[in-house]
Amino acid sequence: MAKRKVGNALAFAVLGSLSERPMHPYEISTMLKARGKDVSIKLNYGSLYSVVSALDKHGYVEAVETLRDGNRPERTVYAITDSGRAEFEDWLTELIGTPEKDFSQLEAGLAYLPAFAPDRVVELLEKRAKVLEQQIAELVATHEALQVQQLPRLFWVESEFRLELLTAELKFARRLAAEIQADELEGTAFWRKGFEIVAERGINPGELFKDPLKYFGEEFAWLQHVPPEAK
Amino acid sequence: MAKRKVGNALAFAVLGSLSERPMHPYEISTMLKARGKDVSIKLNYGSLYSVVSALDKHGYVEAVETLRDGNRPERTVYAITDSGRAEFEDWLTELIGTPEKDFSQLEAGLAYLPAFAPDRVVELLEKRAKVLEQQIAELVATHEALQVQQLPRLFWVESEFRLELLTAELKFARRLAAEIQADELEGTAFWRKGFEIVAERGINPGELFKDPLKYFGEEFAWLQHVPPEAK
DNA sequence: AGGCGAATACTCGATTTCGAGTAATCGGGA
DNA sequence: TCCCGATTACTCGAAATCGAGTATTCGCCT
Repeated sequence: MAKRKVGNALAFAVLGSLSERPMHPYEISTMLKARGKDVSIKLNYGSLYSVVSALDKHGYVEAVETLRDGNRPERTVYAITDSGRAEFEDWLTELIGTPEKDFSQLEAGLAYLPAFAPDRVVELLEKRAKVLEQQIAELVATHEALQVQQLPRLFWVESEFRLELLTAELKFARRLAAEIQADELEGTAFWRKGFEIVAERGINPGELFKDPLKYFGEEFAWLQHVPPEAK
Repeated sequence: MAKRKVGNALAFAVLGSLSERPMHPYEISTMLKARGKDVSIKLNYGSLYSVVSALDKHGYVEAVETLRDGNRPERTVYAITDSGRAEFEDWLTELIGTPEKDFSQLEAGLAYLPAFAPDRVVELLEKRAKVLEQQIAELVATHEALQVQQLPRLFWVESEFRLELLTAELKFARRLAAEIQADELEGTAFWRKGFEIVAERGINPGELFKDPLKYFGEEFAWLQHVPPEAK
């Protein structure tokens, strides 16, 4: 997949908006907000204008007129070109048909879980779970309101997907917290012990790994087999 | 939550690595790769060096020595400072305890689903599902290999989380494809009809919304109630 | 009538991000 | 031994990103 000339997701939304009808950038931003697309695609004024001019430079859109109302700033209206339409279709094909790795904040945090004591982690996970629960409730309420308004689900599938992700995250946070608390997550006993030793002896956590036998004894035999580059 | 001075997730990983022991940037990058953390946190050389120097500028890390081996480039070894340790803990607390919205590629694509004909979307979703299935199988295999190596699950929870997300995405893609195919997703009948009309009459899709009654008749009464700013 | 907060429409430049490029050394095979 | 590809370690400048700031006008309330 050759890299896109203009890669920002907002550029995709701009092409999508302009494929309906010509608009000026600010109008695009209002429409995205009115339709709630700004929840799915990060909208930022700075990026919006630079992205539009990048699309212009590459011939995906073109300025069709510049209006002036009294002393107000000019509004430059852009229209999508044929090559812009092609780019949009290619991009949408890719977005739907080809999974691309997204980096999530939680994943980054989980990668350093052992840096905190188990009980601290359990607390934090439970806090997260509570907030998630609330966010999920709000999303569900929004969906019900849309149902009442008779707007067909087709127009908010992206929000249903968000809901699935949030639900999966909640389930994971809950399960992980429970497993740590019950010492069911393999390695937790060792983790707990390590933090106790550090607290008792007042040593630096790094010390533990320099002479594991001394601190942990034979109980955690697997430590010997762990390749040195894996923590 | 006041904005972080250095916000890149890679900076978080740098602080996490240096809280184990002093290292030079390239060594950090190798360790992150060896431990597979680069799958959870995007690693890029350009960013690595600029992020380290930003951390240095703000006093979170400091250069402790500069080694030179023959003619090879200098290696500047950095150590974490007390304020860096505090920043790392605060950051980890936030990453685990507070859900932050991540933007996913698929969500952006779903927001423009009606731009393609229903059958095209079903095809793409099924293609995605196949790729996802494969990725999931690979992840599961990796986890089994880690089990065999006796590395406790504690050290790869982030990968288990990834697996949950991928699984949720697969389930969603499959269900959505099925619902569209069976006309169970509300709005699909209208969507299908719209694409047929466009194909038959050779008109621009935007036309449909200018005079819906003319094209769709009374069958899709809800169209009248939809606020004009919502597509 | 006129005051003021919200909405309109965009600009600007300081950071950040990126990844290809460079240049040296190591190590294993012919 | 000497060649070559992999590894080590980092640099550089172009491009993207951001969000606070500006200036005007609308419209509602008193």
